[in-house]
Amino acid sequence: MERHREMELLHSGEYSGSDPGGSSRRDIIEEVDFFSKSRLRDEAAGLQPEIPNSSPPPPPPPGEPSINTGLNLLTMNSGGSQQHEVEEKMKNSSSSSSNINNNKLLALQAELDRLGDENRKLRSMLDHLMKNYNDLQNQLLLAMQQQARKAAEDGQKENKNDVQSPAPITARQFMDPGPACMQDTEDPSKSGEGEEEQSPLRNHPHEHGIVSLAKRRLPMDSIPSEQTSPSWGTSKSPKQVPERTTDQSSELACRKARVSVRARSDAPMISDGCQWRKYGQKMAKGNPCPRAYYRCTMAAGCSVRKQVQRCAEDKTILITTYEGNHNHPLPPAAMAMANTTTAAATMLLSGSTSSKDSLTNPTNGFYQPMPYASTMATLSASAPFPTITLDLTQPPGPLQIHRQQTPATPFPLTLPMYMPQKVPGLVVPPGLQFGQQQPSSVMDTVTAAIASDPNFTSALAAAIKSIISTPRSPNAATTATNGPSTPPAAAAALHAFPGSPQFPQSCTTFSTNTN
DNA sequence: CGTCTTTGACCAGCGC
DNA sequence: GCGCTGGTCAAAGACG
Repeated sequence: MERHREMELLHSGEYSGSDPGGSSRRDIIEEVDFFSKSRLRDEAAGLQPEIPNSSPPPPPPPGEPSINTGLNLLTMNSGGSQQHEVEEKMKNSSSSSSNINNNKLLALQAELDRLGDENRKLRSMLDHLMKNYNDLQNQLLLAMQQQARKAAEDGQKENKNDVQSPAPITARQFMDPGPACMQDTEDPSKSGEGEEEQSPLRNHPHEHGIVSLAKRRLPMDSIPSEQTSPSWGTSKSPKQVPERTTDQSSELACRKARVSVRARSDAPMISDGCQWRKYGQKMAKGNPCPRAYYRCTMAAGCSVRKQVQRCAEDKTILITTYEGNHNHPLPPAAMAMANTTTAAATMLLSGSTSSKDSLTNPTNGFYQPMPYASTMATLSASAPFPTITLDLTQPPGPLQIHRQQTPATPFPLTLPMYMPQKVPGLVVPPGLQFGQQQPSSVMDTVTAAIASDPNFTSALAAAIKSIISTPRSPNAATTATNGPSTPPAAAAALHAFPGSPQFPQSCTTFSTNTN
């Protein structure tokens, strides 16, 4: 597909090349308004070299870009003291300068004031949007809880045997990720097939593989997408189980998140430890290689499906896209890939809700905490199909966050990463270079890869800023989300960073937690 | 004979 | 409204 072609172009250009997508990293930073003050300060320092460097943050060395990609820079912008400091600096310097320089400084100061006011307005607007979003989310949550409680009471009256009434499960969709959603997803089929009533999953939620995280986006976008999304299982499901209502919507939400894994392999598909049955093959537009559709057959009614397609530009790259949730325990071989996709999906989606504790809170009965989740996920959490791409085709290096323009996946997130060789069930291409460390799991690998990368925070900040600052750009990736979906996306992106634009706090928290 | 794959048809969403 | 595209179904064939 075209997205894959773009991805390939991005990868081939090593992201810092001359291609429009690759060169956007620094440009994005420069065009963001939040940094304008520091830039102006640096410019002022350049005009007035006699100004003593008395400010706590040292200026960049000559020749260095004036952009501080470190996250401390953003913190400086969050307060008004810096502006005052700069103004005083300018005033002091202006007294000892010529009139020409004085005029320049005055102009700069005026511009600085204007930008400061603009930033304050934008910040207040963002805060307002965040507040509204939180309120709406809370209201929806409350409504769903009430509805679930009511339905649970009705269900107990009507059917006492049905201990797992769908109502509380539906409520749980909004409360915590993973098991509840998986149970929801399979409930319709269970009711239809009359089996797995005593599924061990309910007792062993940690054994789930690819977990449902998209449901956390349900309050935001599930309702409209329920009619518009061409997602798997939408068109045919009503025929199979016509009585699907809330469960169906939850399944849609669960399936929204897609985790794409790029790996070099000559095999028809990578061995991820699960059993798959091919149920279709199509020729996708823009790719001479057919796209194969697989369904998990390890358990009846398992909703996990995957698409396997070779990259159009590099036939050695196999692109496997996972979607859905396993409703059965996974073998260790499958757990490796499942954990990887889980981590990726968590990063992708967890930030779309304010209750990031639900991810890391052990009381939710879910998998291990993911400290980085709430900072990474929102980057690509955008309707209709948030997609995160785990790139296993590149050796470990500076972590890059790619935004590509594609209608299907407005904000795909590409994380070049490396896999430990001892990951069971994963076909490791011979040429793939691994890092020196050998974490105990793929999950740890992902975490370590992100945490150990010094450029991650800057890349993260750049990506967030690009998301925030480019909704009006016709060429931006947000083009696909123009309209109703853009505000939630922006809100989701900001939501992971309370008190935005104070991004560095969250990012710093991320870095420390993952170490 | 059962299971799996193949492949054409069907359906829904979306853009023009 | 129509055509394109993605996703799925199901009959037919292949295979062990």
